[in-house]
Amino acid sequence: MPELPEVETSCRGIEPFCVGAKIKKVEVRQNKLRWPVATDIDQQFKGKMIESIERRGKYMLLNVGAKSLMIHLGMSGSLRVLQAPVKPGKHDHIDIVLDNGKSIRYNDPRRFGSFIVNTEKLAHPLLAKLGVEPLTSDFDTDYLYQVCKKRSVAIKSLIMNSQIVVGVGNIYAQEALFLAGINPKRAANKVSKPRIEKLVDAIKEVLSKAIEAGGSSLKDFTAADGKPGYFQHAHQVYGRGSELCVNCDKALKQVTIGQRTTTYCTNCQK
DNA sequence: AAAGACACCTGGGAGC
DNA sequence: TGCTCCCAGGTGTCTT
Repeated sequence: MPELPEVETSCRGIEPFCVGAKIKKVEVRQNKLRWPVATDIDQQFKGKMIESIERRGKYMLLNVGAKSLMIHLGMSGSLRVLQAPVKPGKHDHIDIVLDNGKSIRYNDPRRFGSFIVNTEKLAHPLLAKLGVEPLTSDFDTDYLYQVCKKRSVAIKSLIMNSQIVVGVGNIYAQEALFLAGINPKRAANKVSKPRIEKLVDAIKEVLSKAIEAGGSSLKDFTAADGKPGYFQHAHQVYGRGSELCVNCDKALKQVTIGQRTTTYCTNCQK
């Protein structure tokens, strides 16, 4: 499940192979993604050089002149680098064929991802409303505390709100709250400033550690078989609903917050 | 304005 | 074995 670390890892994984290369064609086998892929996407990008790759939230931007190819991996999407043509498998929906003989292949079983022709770069409507990047200095205690003061939603929902801070999905939200010792159901405006500081630190720590670990799997982007080996995090709470807390040995509790399964420790998280 | 519900889609596991 | 049911996940959009 791609969250910010996986998207960042994907950017770094494909970058050495495609920046500076020209796009020979964009081959679309399945255009029904989150939004239909533009029918003229090939014409729009054919013959253009990929100048750079950047990430904004969980969106990847392959910059090509005045526009960019904006990719979102949704919940099940992945990119890999093909060193030479390989017969597409079941959910290999799109290939970006490059003039250096390599291809970037997009696979997405659940088709919640997107391939969008973006002519506005960072001003694109899907990007314009996004909140701060969690790994920059813009995301600090004062920023988050000011936002939380005005909100009564569960703190977990708040940190997963991409209009406030991008890139924190269901997995890392749970891990960060566990690390910070905060009950995910607690109203945002009932979390003290010192504890917000802990949470900011925890989010940065959880995300950067995952990116660091993801770096070690970059070689997988060109593995002959399979997809990028996304960081298999040793999760402390996520997906451990029926297990015991790694800190205190008490049973973890599983609840639903904002229609998302959430696991936490009632003893360690207040 | 904020919060909550819902939609999109498929594979995998549970239960019958 | 094979069917049905339910769930996971991100996020834009609609409803309250």
